[in-house]
Amino acid sequence: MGKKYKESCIEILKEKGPLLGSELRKHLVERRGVTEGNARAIINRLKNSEAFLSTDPVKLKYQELIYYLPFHDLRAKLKLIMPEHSVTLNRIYQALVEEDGFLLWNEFVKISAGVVDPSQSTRKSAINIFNDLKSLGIVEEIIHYEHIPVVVASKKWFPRKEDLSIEVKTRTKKLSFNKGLNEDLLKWLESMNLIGWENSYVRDVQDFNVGYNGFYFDAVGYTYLWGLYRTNQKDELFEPARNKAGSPVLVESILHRNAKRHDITGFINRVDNYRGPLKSNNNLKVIPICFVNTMEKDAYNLARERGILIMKLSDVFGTKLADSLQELQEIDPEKVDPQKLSSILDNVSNSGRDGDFGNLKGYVFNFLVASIFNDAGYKTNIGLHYKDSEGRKCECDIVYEDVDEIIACEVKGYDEGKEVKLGENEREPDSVKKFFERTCSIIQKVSGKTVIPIFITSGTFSQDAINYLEKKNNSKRMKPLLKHNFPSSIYYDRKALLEHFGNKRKFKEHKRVLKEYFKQKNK
DNA sequence: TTTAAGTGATGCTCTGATCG
DNA sequence: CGATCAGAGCATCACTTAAA
Repeated sequence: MGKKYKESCIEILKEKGPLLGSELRKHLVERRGVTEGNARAIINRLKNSEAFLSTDPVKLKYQELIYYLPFHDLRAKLKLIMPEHSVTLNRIYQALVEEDGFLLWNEFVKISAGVVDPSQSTRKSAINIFNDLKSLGIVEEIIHYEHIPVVVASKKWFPRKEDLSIEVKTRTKKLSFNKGLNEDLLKWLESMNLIGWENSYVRDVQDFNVGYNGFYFDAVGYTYLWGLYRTNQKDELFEPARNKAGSPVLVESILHRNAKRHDITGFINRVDNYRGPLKSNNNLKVIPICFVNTMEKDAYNLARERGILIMKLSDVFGTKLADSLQELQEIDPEKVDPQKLSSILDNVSNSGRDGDFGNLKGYVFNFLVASIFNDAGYKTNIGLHYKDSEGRKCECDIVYEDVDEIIACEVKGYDEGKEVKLGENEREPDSVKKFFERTCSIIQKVSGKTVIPIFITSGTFSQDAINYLEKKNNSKRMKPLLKHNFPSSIYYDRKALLEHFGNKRKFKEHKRVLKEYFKQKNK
């Protein structure tokens, strides 16, 4: 009779619970004396005729499916086989549990080690890994918070808190802060000649789908250390600057929290996968570097064992400064304490490394300006990302949002005397035009609210920029939007800031910071 | 880096049951 | 009796992992 194998299989599943393909096959061979190959075909056909359920298209290790009956609960089985049968799934599950049940998309692609740019690699993509997790009921549909995709564990696997938006916001904020730190760390590597000059870059929280050879890395650079580059010129005449191909330096950065084992294994996997498609190695060697603040013992041992260069923030910048950086991350932009800011800057300058911290100073200045807004009664956000319907993206330093209006503030923490340029067009970076014509139009489009643009610098504006700003400031459209106290103008330079501070006691620290840490460079 | 082995999918032939 | 069809058995494919 044709149905005999079907009955046997269902019987086996009833007795043993959900089984992997190999397990079910083994039982069927034992029970019915069929050959292994035949048993495979039998199971496959029964699966297609829907005699029982399977996890298809989700395959676990060895490309195996799990077969089960409608009344079975897959969770126990998945948990049981995870450690040995699906390292990727297991790693992500671990990460989800340890990171409060959610992962930002760029965290997800890091830990899953999935391909973010499928045109560059044929390995399994992050989207596919996500879809597998979804089919297994481990995660839910992707949720977007301020245009950043977030992977959320399903309630069955991880009982979730009511509102994630606040937690997502803090994590996003920390990660964009880290971007600045990463840039400083890369500069430090450059200063030691470990990586090449001007061809390294750091990824933004928004660039979650931009890969290096298809894979996401927090930062990428090239090293031109002797022995780690390839050149076509065999004789001694080659020019050092040209005709050299450097070895890639791939950077993993976990500064916003304790670095854990799944971070390291994810990184190892990405480095492995990246090397996989390289058919000819051309003498290039990958240099894996991991920036951490603190690290679990377990993760540390693994990284050491594998041979990953570990750079602790405190090793590079000293304990005192590393602690200050930690504090800076924890600052609530709605309640900024200027006292704390100046103490952080004190630590920076006492570390003897204040020259290395272009970004850090700028970041502190952002907070300082935020505290001026706080003082005027505004609860602000720092470093918000926007993306309009046309796909244009931008970041805004300080944002206050009301029911019908938004104050968008661009901040440049320049030293005294350094000029903010007007810029030829909206594409010119760090220019007045870019902010007023590009950033503000994106924010207006996204929010649909009236945008009040403010530009603040601790330096000065160039003359043509002042002309441009003055014209805007006096326009009929802008006049009624400005406030009596602050902001009463759409632009503040160093002088205007000091005027605003006046002799008020509450601005004592502000004045000190401005005078001490944003003074003219004596060259 | 290469090789071997394991997985599900697919396509082919053979067998036996059923139907007009 | 022949036609038809589902199931069984086998070989092979593409893909991946683990071992050599």
